[in-house]
Amino acid sequence: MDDNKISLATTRRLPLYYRCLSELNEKGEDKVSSAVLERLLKIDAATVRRDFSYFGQMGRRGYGYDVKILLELFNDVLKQDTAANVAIVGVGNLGHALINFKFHKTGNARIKMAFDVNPEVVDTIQSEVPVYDINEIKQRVRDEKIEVAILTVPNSQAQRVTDLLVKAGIKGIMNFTTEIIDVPYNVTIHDVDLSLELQALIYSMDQD
Amino acid sequence: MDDNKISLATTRRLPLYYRCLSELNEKGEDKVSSAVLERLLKIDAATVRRDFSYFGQMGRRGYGYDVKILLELFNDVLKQDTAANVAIVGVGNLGHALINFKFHKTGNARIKMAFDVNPEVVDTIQSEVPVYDINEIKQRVRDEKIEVAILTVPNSQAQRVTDLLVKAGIKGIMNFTTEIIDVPYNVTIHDVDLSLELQALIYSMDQD
DNA sequence: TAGATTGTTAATCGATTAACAATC
DNA sequence: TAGATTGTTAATCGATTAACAATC
Repeated sequence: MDDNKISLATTRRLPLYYRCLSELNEKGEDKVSSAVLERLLKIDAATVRRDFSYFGQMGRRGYGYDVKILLELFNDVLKQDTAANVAIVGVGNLGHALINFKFHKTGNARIKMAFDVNPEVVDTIQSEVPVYDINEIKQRVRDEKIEVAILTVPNSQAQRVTDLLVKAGIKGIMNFTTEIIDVPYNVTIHDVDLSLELQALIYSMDQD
Repeated sequence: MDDNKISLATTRRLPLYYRCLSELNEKGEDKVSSAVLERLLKIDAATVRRDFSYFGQMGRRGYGYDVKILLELFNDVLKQDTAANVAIVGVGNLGHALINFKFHKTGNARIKMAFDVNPEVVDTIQSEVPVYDINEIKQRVRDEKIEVAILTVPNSQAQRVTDLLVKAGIKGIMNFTTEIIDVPYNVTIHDVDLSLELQALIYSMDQD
């Protein structure tokens, strides 16, 4: 039971729980019920209880859950390992915006550096993040133990740059291009296709 | 059968098919099989066939699908209505990046205007997109028939600005904040939580 | 004790995919 | 005709949720 695989859907909700519990804790709330979390997070109370129960019996019947205990749990689960080191590859509009994005606020990620080909940004520091020439990927990634890359290069460069990243030892790529990129089995790709998301929204609006 | 509701998962794949078929068409390909699409898009061939079959019998047994016919179909399905008019609300780093994002390239969306409170950007034009004061939302949204808003304001402003948008008659909101915002039943929310996506990637990397 | 809420089972829903008859 | 590939059924998988006994 303890070793039961936690479902993908559940793991995606963990940061939401963590965020919400942090806020409750700051407001001085000691306890919270699955019914309240349903209202706050728009996640069915049964789903909340089921999710929590993956980690053991975290609550008390007739009372609810202790905010601090849950917070500690999720803190452990989510930050288990030291924060992941992340590099942004491609400092265009989107890349630049993501450099400024406060990923560390919720997550266990830290933007350590960025790469680009444009001599105007190479060897500058953007919002405390150093920008290096893309030729230095291999060396820098190894030296600073970067594990994750955020790929915000033009589509046409996506696969080529990905190959460089893989060779440098990157283990996960958040792909903002719309290319479908190939990687070895031991590298994880997570596609974030903003056009697709907008399209999906518009489509579901028309659906009524 | 014709009126069979198309599943959410399928509708989210439609833009991917459309994109891929466009590329095949440009390369001069006349036909394509579900097996080839599986390879190109990493979507199971059976899923591809099932998806296409929602629109009738689009293929020819023993041959495959005619690229041009499919392209026409998806063009119709996806752009059925005239392109949706979109406003970006909050011209910070991310908002600015999204102004420059080529949403029209795949989709049927057009960024028509942006809103902000900062006097430094209000009444300027950013990459051909006019930026207005947030007080003008109601009037501008109505006059220009804006239906969709991309919300890139600070978290603390998310609900307040959403209320303004709803009052102005917006029907869909792509929410880049991490707030869980409330809207009436007839307004569609689509959350895009970049921290969450990165977190999910890191989590799934550790999973081996 | 009475009331409240968990933890968990079982039903249900939605999506994927294997398999294969139909047929170009 | 023989070979290829669709269209569709049925099996399977994964996730949600209703329901309720357990119990604080």
